[in-house]
Amino acid sequence: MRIEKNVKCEDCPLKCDIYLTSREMGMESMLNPAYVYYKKFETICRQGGKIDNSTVILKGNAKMFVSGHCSRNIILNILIPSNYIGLVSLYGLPDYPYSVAALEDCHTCQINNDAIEQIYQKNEHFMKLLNHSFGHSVSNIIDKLISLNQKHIRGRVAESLLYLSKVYDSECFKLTITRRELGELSAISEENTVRVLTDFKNENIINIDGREIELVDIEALSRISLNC
Amino acid sequence: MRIEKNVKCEDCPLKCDIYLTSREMGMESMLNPAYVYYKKFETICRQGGKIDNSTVILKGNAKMFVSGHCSRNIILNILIPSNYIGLVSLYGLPDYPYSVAALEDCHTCQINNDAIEQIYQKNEHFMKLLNHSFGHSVSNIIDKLISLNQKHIRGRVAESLLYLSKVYDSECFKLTITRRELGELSAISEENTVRVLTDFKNENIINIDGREIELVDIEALSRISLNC
DNA sequence: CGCGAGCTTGACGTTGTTCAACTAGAGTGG
DNA sequence: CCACTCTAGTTGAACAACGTCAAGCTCGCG
Repeated sequence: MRIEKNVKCEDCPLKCDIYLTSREMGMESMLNPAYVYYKKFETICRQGGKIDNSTVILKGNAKMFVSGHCSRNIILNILIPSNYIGLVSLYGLPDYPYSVAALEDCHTCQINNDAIEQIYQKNEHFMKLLNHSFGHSVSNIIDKLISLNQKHIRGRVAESLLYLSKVYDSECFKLTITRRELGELSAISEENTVRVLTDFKNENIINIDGREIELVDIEALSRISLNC
Repeated sequence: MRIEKNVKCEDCPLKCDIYLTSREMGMESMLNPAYVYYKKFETICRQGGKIDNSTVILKGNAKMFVSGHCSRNIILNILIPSNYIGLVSLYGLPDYPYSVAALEDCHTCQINNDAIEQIYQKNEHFMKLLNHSFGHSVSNIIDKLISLNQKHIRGRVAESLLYLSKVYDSECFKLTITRRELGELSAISEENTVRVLTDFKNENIINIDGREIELVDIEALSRISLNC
């Protein structure tokens, strides 16, 4: 981790909603942004830790996950540039309910939460923006709850692959996660993840070459994902 | 279901936060409340249905649940008087992400969502109240996600019993749900629910007499609930 | 060349679901 | 009042799904 203070948003390659909105309102000076660089595998925030600012991902992938008592993880989301971490504090959670770790070298920007809260309360549009993104993620977690309890491993892996193709925005992508982590995304064991992947390959539903994955038959994947 | 319009909040036995806040702001006239009575087993709202107002429970218990593709349900919460249904629309979800059904005869009040949204946007205190309650429920769902994936059935049933004793506000309570529903609360089968309950009884951790349950050894239950 | 991390495969055991049968109590109609 | 039925609860046995363990493989790197 490397911190760089005295950063100016004007120089930032990603114009995040927080900056754009605050500029519109003439409150840019309050943001007090810090540019923070994480190396691969580094922890960006830890479940249970105090939230004292919000983080925007500028470059690189990260995983958002929760860990139970047996130190087995469930990955909730893969975070990509422009995603936020730590906004839950606006919704009354003083501590992170999840952990985030860098899957690649990550460039992030940390913004003072007080400023965000002020903008949130004063700007109806911004408030709706954040509320909707929060509501959306709740709906995602509920979906995960259902599929975790009711789908078989084939369905769960199919779902994860479809999710990843959305995240990477292509049906042909290079995984930034290991097999174990793909398992954690589907909440199954690493071994079964591999087994299902090779089955899918043999059934000509996907193509795999190491970390390179191509979704050949998306129809079939959707069907398998829905078949509980 | 029986609807009664032209209801006055002053006559309502439960003074909900929505009424209290709107009165404070002189906006009571906007609420346009309707008193709705549901018989036991009736559906109060259906997963996927459009949200067009918010409902406050005045009297009676209800279950909030999600149903997967195989028509197997997971109960997220037991709702009691003063709990809200449908506030998620404030957070950008146009449709209910869950269903709610009456466990007993239920008295409810339905309030116009536009009014709530206006109060929400204009009243910082009210906004925080709702945000915190929403954030809290998210945190609950994440906990459920973890225990569903990582805990054994004994742990899950123990957790549900502890949860119920909080809901009913006593370690000795009469269930408003069936064994099957207790299973749905723990996301396990009815049969295994019964088996675990009788085990707990034989181990002198709880007492059961039909729907009457007494938590005898709460320490033990907590321990079992944490042992994954 | 050897080492280690990530990946793969097979064998086995455990957990929890499902099916089936049985019991008890409540409600119903002759 | 008694049979009948229906629902809720209970128990046992068989089965399927998944996790775990163990072993081997591959590839990149020192």
